Amino acid sequence: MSETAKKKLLTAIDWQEAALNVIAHNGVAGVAVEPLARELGVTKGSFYWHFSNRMDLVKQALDRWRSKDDKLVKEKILPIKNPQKRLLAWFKLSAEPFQTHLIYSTLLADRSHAIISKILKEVTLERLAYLQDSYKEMGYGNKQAKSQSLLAYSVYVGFLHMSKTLYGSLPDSHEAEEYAQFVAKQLIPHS
Amino acid sequence: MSETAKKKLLTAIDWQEAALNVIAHNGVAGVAVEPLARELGVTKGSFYWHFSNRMDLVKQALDRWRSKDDKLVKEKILPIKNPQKRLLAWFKLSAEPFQTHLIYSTLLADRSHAIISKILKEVTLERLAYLQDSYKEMGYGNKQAKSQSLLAYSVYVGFLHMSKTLYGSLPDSHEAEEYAQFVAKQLIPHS
DNA sequence: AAATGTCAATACGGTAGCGTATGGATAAGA
DNA sequence: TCTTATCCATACGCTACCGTATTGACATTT
Repeated sequence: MSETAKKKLLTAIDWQEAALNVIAHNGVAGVAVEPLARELGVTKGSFYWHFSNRMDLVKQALDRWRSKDDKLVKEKILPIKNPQKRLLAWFKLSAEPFQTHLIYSTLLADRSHAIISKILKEVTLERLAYLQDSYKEMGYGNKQAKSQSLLAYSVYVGFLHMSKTLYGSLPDSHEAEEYAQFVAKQLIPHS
Repeated sequence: MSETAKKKLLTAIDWQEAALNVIAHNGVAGVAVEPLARELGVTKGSFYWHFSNRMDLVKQALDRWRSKDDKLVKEKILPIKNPQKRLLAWFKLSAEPFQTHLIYSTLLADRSHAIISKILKEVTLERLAYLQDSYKEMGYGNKQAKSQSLLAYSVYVGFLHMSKTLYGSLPDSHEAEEYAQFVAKQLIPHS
């Protein structure tokens, strides 16, 4: 039980990461400063040194989530030249049990604050944009690519919720792979 | 501002309906007895006469939601003999701006209580079942029909969240109709 | 060594909501 | 008319959390 002498001081990032974990599993409403402080082994005194108030932390945490998510896509998806392969890679990544997906699916129904809605909408539009680009590279017209990417993205969102609803958690990598293949067959025209 | 002499006493159903409205727009966490009482023009005294506690109301409200939803499907969808037409009707109904959809999509991310998860899972499995039946009637094998219905249902769930995220509300009937047609073209093989 | 800056503990006041206890009002039975 | 059942108001104690104010411990700088 002993904490083996954690002398280390906390940074804003430590708080943000802790908040993201709570958001992923309990939603934004679950982010409460006193419980969070307890969890981190400090008191509110620390919190209000790093942040001006609760919503300030939430905002910073979501900004952090967003940039980490952007980075993931930028490294794993966008470099793929072939649009079919790129979309397939995206579907596979979408089905992986990553924290970022948990957070996203939580935010989707937690529209309690304008800041949350704003970030959520922006992230969603960004994602739709690069999906649409892939479809356009495959020869789709503008409008068609838009509808198609919206459909693909809806499948992603639906998948997130369905797995949590039916199994209580995101499926493991193997199932994810299989499902991605199945979905891809329907939503990616094979050149 | 006067309430024009509302002598009418409240029933449990009045509370349940009020709770469902809150759930649809603010989630289960938004169901608070004192604010709800204020809204209904009474005090907590009334509430604790009708219900034993807050979760009791939530449970009863969700039971009510479920049976109303069942009734809707039983009347509007299941009587349709042709499986293709039945699926199309389901997609159209799914895109209509009904309260039941709002509630469902809210519940999907509000898994704070075991009771909620349980109801949600049961409703989801029921819905998947009659989708699967339709696909089977169209000649799909068991496993194929299962995957296909899961995909269709994911699109439904994704659609709910996307419309709230991008437009802030569910689209109107006309847009719904168009979207249903588009989706159906991809997800219902035309005999 | 003294001063300053950094991070956290403590103590406080305030709000919102839950649940209980008890009494009041009204209408229906006996 | 007297009683009882139904439905609601009022008042209370309790908990969880927010945010502020103040002080303290420690490290770094001067």
